[in-house]
Amino acid sequence: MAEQAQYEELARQLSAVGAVKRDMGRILPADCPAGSAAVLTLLGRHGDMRMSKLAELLAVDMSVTSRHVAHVAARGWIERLPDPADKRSRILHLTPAGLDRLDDLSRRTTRLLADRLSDWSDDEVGQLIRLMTRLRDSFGDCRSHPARACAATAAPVAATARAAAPVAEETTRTPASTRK
Amino acid sequence: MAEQAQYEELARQLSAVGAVKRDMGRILPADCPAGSAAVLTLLGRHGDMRMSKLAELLAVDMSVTSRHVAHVAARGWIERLPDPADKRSRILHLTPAGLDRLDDLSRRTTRLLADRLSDWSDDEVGQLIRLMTRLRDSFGDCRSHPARACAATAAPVAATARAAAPVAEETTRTPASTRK
DNA sequence: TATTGTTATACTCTATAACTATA
DNA sequence: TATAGTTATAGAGTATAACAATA
Repeated sequence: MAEQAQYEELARQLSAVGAVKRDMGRILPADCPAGSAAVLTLLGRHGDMRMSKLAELLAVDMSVTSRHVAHVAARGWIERLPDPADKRSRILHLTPAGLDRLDDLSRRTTRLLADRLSDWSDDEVGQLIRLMTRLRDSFGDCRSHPARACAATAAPVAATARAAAPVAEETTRTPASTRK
Repeated sequence: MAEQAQYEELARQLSAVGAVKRDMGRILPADCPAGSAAVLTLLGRHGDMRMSKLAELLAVDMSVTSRHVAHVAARGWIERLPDPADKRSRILHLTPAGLDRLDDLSRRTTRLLADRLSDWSDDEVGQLIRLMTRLRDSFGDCRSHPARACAATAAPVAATARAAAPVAEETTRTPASTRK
């Protein structure tokens, strides 16, 4: 149990962290705003999924998800395949072009963070990740522990590639095309 | 120096923390959106200041600050006094009504956080605050150390009232009503 | 009747640029 | 000429509600 002054300060920090997010947004390609980048990142990290699942991971309304998805699909970065099990549903799948885009995004953010956080220790970054993940959990955010696999410690996407390998609905999906 | 996987995970957490911010935004009064709340909070914490200073603390363009300020001024929560030293400038000052509003906001956020973070220790909250503050610092955010006084440990607004008392351009401020 | 997505509409936040009034 | 603020305009993100297709 923390005290009121701390809660107020935390609220302030949450409000102010927007500046950092905007700073990161500035390094994105013109045709790939933050919303699109988030879609690609999550698909790369968790593998194919339906709209509803993605909306859950993004933590936004499905109508919003639909827009972001339409944007990336229009650019050929993902495909919306029919779901054999439910004709109302669509399976989102990262295309090779999307994978390339994702690698590019990954390089950009890594470069920026490596620069800004050059004097942070590996442990400090890990701490921040852990606490932010917990914060989202505390806010009843089921998106922070997707397949209960990348809660913070598990390998997020490993490196600059193999993204596509799905955390899997626990199994499915052939990790065949492990690489691009 | 952290590794790439960590940077990618941090980027994801930053992107996802928006859900928490939106959750907090939902408890705000209809006529006091997040932008307005931030203006009141900063004025309460740092005392009277000019537009440019507030823009710096908010970490947004002055044009944006101008809009937020116009909104709160229109509701009588702050006054825009003339600056005797520079006729182009305006001194922003919290009114009694603004102070009331601020207290209300403070109670709302505290209540929400106390609920969501009920199982967090005082130390953990402090850690998160400290790391987020440092993160902003690392992003060349001069707003995280305003009067170099509330970097995280210093009392933010003390309690539910006396908000207006400026952190003082280094001294002022009567720690009289230290608690509520 | 309930659910999956999509689309229309509206609101907040932000940035850029042009403009006014001082310095 | 430079600076403090304001306003107009545009773009991104999000939510609610209405609607279509399918369960």
